[in-house]
Amino acid sequence: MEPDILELESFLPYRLYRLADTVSREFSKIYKERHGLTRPEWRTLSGLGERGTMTATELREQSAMHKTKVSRAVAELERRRWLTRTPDESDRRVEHLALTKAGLAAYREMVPLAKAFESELLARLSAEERAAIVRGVAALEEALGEMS
Amino acid sequence: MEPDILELESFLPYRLYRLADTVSREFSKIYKERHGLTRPEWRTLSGLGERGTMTATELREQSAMHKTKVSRAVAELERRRWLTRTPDESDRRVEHLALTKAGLAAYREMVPLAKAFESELLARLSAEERAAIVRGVAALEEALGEMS
DNA sequence: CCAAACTGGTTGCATTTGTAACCATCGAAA
DNA sequence: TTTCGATGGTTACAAATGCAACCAGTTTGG
Repeated sequence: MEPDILELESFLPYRLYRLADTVSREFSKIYKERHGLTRPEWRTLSGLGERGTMTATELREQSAMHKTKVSRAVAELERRRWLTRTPDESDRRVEHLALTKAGLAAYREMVPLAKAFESELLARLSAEERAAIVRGVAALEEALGEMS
Repeated sequence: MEPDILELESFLPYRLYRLADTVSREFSKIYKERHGLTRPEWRTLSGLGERGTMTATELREQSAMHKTKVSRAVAELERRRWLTRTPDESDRRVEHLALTKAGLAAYREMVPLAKAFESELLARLSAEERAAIVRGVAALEEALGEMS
């Protein structure tokens, strides 16, 4: 355990990123092949699919994506006619986003695939391991919230 | 728990990526501000710093980075004169990479900062939570290895 | 009422990334 | 040997991303 060496294999930011990137990349094949969506587009679709209607700012906060990613994802989904914008009554800077029939259909088609992917992954873990990852992730998220 | 809705807040690929991205982005400020390194460059630096000498393929396997990322990171570190390439004796396609004095100095300077960052984060977790995240990540990595 | 500071969202431009095609070398099989 | 498929690594080009500057609308304080 030399003090001036960093053991990458036990360095959490490294392990965490490599894992998340691999998982996300694997999962992205599903929506990429299926509909040619990028990750920001998929996130926007699934955010709206779940919550019904959101503003771009809400999407950004929920997903931790940069505002330009959201802006571009929304623009692309709109171009496909998968979502519509409705101006807010009281604040004309704000737009309420919602999926169209077509967007909702795409979302509904993706949901079972997403669930199946997660299930397949989690099926390889023991109940304790599943509990561990969930707990660990939640704890780290909270820790990050406290930082800075 | 509607069957045709995906709850993003409990969807592991989503949670995991958001977390890892936030952590990584926070940590990247350190090497970006300090030396203007990109993530692939930092990973290459720290891989070589830890192991002494590696080939591009070994770097790629260890970090799960795309080979072009490795190639470009190596080229940039070479341009800075932070690493040198030595052709393999028996296979002339292969190059053994190693840090120069200057590269090693930069690495040594970064190590304590990396450790401090991780410590600060982990300090906000309980011992059980720390154990949980480590165990969960390891289990998922293994599960991924089995998949596909 | 007005200016200044702020917020929601978009855009231009530079950097980073992914993909595929590529070059050189190697190993195996004919 | 010669040939052909794999492998280590690079590069050209396209797509995705980040940053900063921006526009429009809103709030706040004087």
